[in-house]
Amino acid sequence: MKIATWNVNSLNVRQPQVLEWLMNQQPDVLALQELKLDQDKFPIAALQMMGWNAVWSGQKTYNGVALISRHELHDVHIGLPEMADDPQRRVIAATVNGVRVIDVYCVNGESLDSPKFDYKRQWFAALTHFVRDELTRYPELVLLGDFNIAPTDEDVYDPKKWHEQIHCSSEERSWLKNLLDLGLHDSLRHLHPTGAFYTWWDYRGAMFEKGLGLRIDHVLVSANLLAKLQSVQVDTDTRANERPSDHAPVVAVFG
Amino acid sequence: MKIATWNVNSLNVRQPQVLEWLMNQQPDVLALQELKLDQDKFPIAALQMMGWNAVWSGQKTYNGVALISRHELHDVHIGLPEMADDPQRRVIAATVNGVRVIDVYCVNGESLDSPKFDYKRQWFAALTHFVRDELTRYPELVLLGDFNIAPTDEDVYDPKKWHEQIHCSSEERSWLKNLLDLGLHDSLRHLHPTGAFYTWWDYRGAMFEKGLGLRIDHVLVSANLLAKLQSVQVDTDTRANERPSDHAPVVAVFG
DNA sequence: GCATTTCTCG
DNA sequence: CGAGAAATGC
Repeated sequence: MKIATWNVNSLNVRQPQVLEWLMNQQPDVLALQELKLDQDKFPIAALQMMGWNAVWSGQKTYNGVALISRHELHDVHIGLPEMADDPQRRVIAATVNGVRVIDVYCVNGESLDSPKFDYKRQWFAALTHFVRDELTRYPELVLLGDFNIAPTDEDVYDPKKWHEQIHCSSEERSWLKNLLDLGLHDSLRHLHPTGAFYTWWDYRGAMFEKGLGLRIDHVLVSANLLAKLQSVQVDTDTRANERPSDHAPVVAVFG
Repeated sequence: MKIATWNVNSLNVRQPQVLEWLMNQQPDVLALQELKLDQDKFPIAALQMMGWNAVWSGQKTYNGVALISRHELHDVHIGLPEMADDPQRRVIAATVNGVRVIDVYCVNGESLDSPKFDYKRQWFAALTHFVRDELTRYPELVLLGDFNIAPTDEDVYDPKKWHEQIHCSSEERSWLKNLLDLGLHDSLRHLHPTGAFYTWWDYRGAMFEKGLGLRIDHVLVSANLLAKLQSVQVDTDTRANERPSDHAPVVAVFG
């Protein structure tokens, strides 16, 4: 089973790249973030024509998440129960081949002193409670997406510059640890305990060309699935596309 | 001698089309309007690389005019003497092979009751005085560009709809007549006394596809040049380009 | 830097 | 409708 996550930063712009990527990669599940399109603008026809199923939660301009699969998507759940009246579309979950897949576009937070950081704090608490609940029902579970948190300084191109900055603060890292403490594992670090595996590079300043990024997109898996984990890769090839997303896909394969 | 005028509605966007058009048409002079780029943003390097000379008066966002030629451009004059402190770049004149070429992007005016219509009135008076003065020195003179005036109802796709509207009012037509009364002649009507020869079609409502336009771009010539006039054409082929200007070039050939 | 919206202009 | 500016978000 191949499961991938990709923050596409506008599915309108990246649609051809996503279709081509699906053709080439043939994942069992692709989780997308930052669709930036309204619910009724999702290109479901083009996907179905190519034999893909999809569920999505769209929003105009901002956010938006989707799960795309060759298989059936069961028990679809949208949003966080504790943030029922939050208009931001950041969470979609579904069961594929018995595996619970939770796709998240976590709050960015802007900076530690921003009101958006408080929202990020609340949002991660609500996510943790939701995932804890899901784990009681689904032993095989994947929580994946854009977390907007770099777990350790090894996931940051310049840890001094980013010290206690957004994405890298100890408080944010504690939120990520809370998720792992539910019984989840960072699949990439399980197979690659050291080394740089960035998934995001700022468009500004040709950061990708310079190899300067952050690892903020993750595939977290329950112990049950960890046992079957075969490989995890960051597909930096997508950055060679003409109008690339600022994020690269992370692809995990399970036996 | 082949002399043409083309309102390009952003030279940034239309630059490749203009270069291709120059290659194919090989005019002696091409007069451009609505460059919509700042003085230091004019693509002089690309033009020189292809063997063209140019003089221009650029302005950010609005207006902007240029003269492009294979030949030398002498005695360049920018602006209207009576509107010396007008920041709008609408007039550039130069002498090519002994012919005085005055390129104008005349004021639109918006509507008869707009303050911009008063500006149009003043501006045409200042233009008339300038051209009168130029004619005293240059017997062979071409005044060409986007006049934003349709000379007669035959130059309008729906004269009833446009009756006494902007571009078509009797007052504006009197301003155009004032210019002709200086000793200029409407080259297109000289060779084609009747018939529709539109040069502009509103982007809105697929007006070009419906054949509904106005003739507001003109090539006016002194008697001396009229004697040598061989042909005048509107090059509607440019409208088949991918991102066309809303104006088509008008091309006049002199023997 | 890239994507998006809203605004102004023609 | 198509162009540019300015503002916002990441």
